[in-house]
Amino acid sequence: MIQTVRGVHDILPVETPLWQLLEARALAIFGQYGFAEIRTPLFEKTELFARAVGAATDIVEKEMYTFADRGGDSLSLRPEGTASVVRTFVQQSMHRQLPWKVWYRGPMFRYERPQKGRQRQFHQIGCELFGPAGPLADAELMAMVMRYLTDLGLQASLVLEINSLGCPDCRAPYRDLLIATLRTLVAHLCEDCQNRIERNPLRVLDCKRENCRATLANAPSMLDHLCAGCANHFSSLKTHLNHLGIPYRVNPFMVRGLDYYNRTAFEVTSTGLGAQNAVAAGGRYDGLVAQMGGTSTPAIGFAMGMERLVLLLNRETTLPSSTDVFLATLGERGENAGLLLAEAIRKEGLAVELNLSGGSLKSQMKRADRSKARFALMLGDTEIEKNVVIVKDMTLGQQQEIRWSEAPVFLANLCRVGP
RNA sequence: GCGAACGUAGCUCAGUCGGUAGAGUCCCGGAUUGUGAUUCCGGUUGUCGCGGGUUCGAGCCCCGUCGUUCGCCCCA
Repeated sequence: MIQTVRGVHDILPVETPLWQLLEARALAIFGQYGFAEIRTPLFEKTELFARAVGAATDIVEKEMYTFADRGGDSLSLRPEGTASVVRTFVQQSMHRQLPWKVWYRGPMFRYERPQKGRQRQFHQIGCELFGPAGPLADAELMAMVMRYLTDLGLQASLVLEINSLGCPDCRAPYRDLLIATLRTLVAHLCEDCQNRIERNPLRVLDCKRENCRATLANAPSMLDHLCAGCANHFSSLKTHLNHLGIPYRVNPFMVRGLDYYNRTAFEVTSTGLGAQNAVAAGGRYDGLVAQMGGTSTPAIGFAMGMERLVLLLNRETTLPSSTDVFLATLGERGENAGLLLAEAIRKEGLAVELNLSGGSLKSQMKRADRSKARFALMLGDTEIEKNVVIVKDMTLGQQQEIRWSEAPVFLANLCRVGP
């Protein structure tokens, strides 16, 4: 038996309605904020991700699906969505039509060890906003994320965390200060953190080990070393969030893994997802467009993990039946008439499941029951002689004969009124 | 890349001290005519993940391998 490859899963028909719901809500809500959908290729030149995401990141160093095509170019399946959108922005000279607001959905690929909420092919919904440099954009974007998640009924288990990563001007001196501090504490840090001190000192702040956290309790915070511009930006953002009534928590230890972020970083986490607890994450990347060869344009964006949303939603969400009417037939005449009657009812907008597999009336009624249809129709020789069909209300258990010609409208009216 | 647990029917799982594999569920059929869910009766279902080893004999013990899950790392 050939199976799916490790970390890659089918999304089966019982799950797809939930996925469709997530995407439909994104379309509706992001649309309210002026975002339009963009669809970029699933693979790009490897160099794009190396430059945009950062050549020294784990994603680029060891997690990309990279291959040479027949012409010899090095290509990679996209590990995240922002790089491609920025490429499009530069390629299409979108800096002439600011602001540019887009959202995307689709599969991403990373070669990681699978665990709960983490697959090798996973799906993200993300938004990118190009142009505005001020904290107003940051606040509106977060309002949009929270509106989306609240609309799905998830707000109870979620926390919005924000931080400022500073800008190149203030981050470099802070980084030096942090390294100096860490060197004095090196004996109290775990092995991983000791290695991080020179490579990625900010990451040390994000260590989850108790010992490291305690050791770092008094380490210098980026927030205390922001330049005036960054400090104002961050404090305005908090003011906006307060005005909006959006609860948040400042987390000075939150660090972004991707190189391109500056200033605002944010994350929405959930209890109830185990170790992979980030549901949405994003931040500002004012320097990336210029770095990728475009006209310098500030930007901010975020991405959400759909598998993780599905995990959270699955617990409480129950989906309505997709079938209004099940049509049971007996005999060849019944089948032939049923084929036509089903079409006539569908023309009234109802979902009809026509029995296609024969069987006794009893077994067909079982199928009707399983389909969760509100009405079961029965059509055999007796009914055909009289030009009627039996309509049975499956919840009440009552049935009546209805003329063929009147059945579609009759059923449509009942279903429109609701159960 | 590292660590741990687990792989038995479509699904959820039991299987004692090593002695030829079980339950529930699902599915199918029946309980007098052409009527679903409850009830009752009957029925099907397995390379015990795979490959080796130990043994008279392995679902059970040992080694390897693949897969899943959880954690580390990292991230959505």
